[in-house]
Amino acid sequence: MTIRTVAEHSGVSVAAVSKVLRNAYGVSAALRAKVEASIAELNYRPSAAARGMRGQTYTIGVLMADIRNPFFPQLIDGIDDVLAGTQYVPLIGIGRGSASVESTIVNALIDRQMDGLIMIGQRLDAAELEAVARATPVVVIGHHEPTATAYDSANNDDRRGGALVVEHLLAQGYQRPAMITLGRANLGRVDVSQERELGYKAAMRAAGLAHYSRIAPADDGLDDVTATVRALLESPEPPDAIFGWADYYALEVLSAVRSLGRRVPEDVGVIGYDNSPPCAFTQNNLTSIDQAGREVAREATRMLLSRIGGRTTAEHYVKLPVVSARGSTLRDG
Amino acid sequence: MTIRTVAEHSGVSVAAVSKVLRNAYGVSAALRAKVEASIAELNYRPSAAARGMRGQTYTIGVLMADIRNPFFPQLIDGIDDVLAGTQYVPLIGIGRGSASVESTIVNALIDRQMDGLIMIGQRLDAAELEAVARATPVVVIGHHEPTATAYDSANNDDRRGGALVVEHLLAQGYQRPAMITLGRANLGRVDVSQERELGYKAAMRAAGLAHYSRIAPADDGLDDVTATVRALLESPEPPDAIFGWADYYALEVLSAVRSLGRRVPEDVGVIGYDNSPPCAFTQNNLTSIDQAGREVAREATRMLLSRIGGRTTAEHYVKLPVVSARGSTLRDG
DNA sequence: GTGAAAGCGCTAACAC
DNA sequence: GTGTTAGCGCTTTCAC
Repeated sequence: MTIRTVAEHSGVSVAAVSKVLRNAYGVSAALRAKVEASIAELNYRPSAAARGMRGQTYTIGVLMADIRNPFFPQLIDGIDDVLAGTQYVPLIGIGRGSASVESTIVNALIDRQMDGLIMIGQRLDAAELEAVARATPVVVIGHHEPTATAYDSANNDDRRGGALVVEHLLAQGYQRPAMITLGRANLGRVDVSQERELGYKAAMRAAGLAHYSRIAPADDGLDDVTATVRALLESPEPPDAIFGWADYYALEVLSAVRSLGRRVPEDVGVIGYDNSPPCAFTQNNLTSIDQAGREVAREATRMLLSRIGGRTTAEHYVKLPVVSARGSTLRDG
Repeated sequence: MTIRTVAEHSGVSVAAVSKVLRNAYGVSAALRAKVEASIAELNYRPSAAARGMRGQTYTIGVLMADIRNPFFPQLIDGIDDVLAGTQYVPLIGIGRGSASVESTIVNALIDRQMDGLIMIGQRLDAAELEAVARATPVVVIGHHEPTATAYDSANNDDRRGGALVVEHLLAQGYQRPAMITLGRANLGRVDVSQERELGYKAAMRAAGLAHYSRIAPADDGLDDVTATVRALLESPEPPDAIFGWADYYALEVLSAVRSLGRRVPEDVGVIGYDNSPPCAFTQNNLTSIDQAGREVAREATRMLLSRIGGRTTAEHYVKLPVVSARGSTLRDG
């Protein structure tokens, strides 16, 4: 069944059917009604492959850097919120912690004629990102480049969030907060973690604790995080609180701290970032920074649609994060 | 840049280039080398949209019923393991706990000319699944229909796994194990949870505990699981162990049990299913059933490729699950 | 407002 | 072994 079937069934031309499909101008209400009736009766669905050769595929490509990060599902929800009312369908490609895999996936999305790309936590180098964005509409989530003109971005203020962490910990009476951050040896620029580090450092300085600033990188994975936590806790002047740069790190920090026999929050406070669902479990009860991911992703998706619609000036949306305090940092609670 | 550009650049016909692209028969080594050199030099990539109109798109559609289930990422890893060595790219669509959303997504994948579909935890009704499978190669993961001929399946033996849970709990001295299962009021058939229920019931019967069998449905979400756990624990003859039908439920059960002031494993044992990464955290230390998801998914992907390659007889792969024991069910450890 | 027809970039049948 | 060419199902001019 093709567009021709529909045209014959409703007694109009192929061009007329195409216009109806695309909500294009220049069709009378009567013709539109006839065509729509035929489409419904025949249960016709246009071939996205064929559409892609001339026009749009009505497909949004989503590059998700990591499928295990428990924060990302709410971003997908936000994308769905906006796309549900449209003809667009989001299709997700998974990058496995490597810029080269991400590059392959982005190319695959472009080859498949995606109408636009949403990149979540991408790690492409700046030049490649620019090149991709010149070829197709792009909005990034989790990448700070406020002067970029080729693409849009939607983020929370990660630098402010990093500072919030320190301010919260100090207010709770902790005096030596350390940070465990993403080991980036084999990655490109990952500026979300870097921004949080800058916020941490700035707040430590502002509090007169610059001399104590400790930022320890750990690779993703329980073993490496545990080793890093152990090294911190067994060092001279050990930290009394640990900030995991993202929740999925902080959950591993929790595990490591407890496996070393320390109590949370009495001996060591633990705080994450993203306020993802596992934070709320009794066994985690993890304080975190809430960045309203669903809303950020909605905004990103709206921006992408408006770019697909023709906008060419860049927009950069930034959401202010807030602390979501729980037991892991509340010693007197 | 099109296939024609490459043909001119290397001084051969477009048909020859096409054959090289598809690794088809009937090209000399010399011609192949020339063409490949041009492709590399020009950095040419064929348009998947155009390919899809006549032949394959080299794209595998993956329907993932739920993006929050922590077991699914290892399935994606298994798919990647097998596809990494091929031209195929997996693209994921997310079904949000509803058969109608899944139906929309499956249609979207078909419209985009995917060469084959992998469905993870799908909830389509049997007739629709059959119809889809007749239209395109399909393999399901997490759906038991061993007599299906239109599609393949790869699973673990969920019924055996449900029995393993009971056997393990009884061996640890628990005497009244209850099960919390997926609330299916608004879903279609979800036979993974049903199979586990059947295994639970059979093992309870075999142990002479048929009279105690308790299977309580709860909707996905901390509030409903907590309410269900509370109802169980406050009932006459409360259970001394709770089996969450999948890890993401069992983690909520852990949270609920502890929020009600009960100790794990002393007062209440807790066990999950899937042996996903969060089980290993110190704060969860959750016993679970390991179903070797990555291997199951690899097998599923191999089956899909062989179906795309022309196989028409159905294959149904079943993996035997094993217990992965941890602190949440070990009272004397 | 409507329709005829060219053509998007490939694949595959067929001719050489 | 290699090349020519018809079309896949749409979108988009451009006549009418």
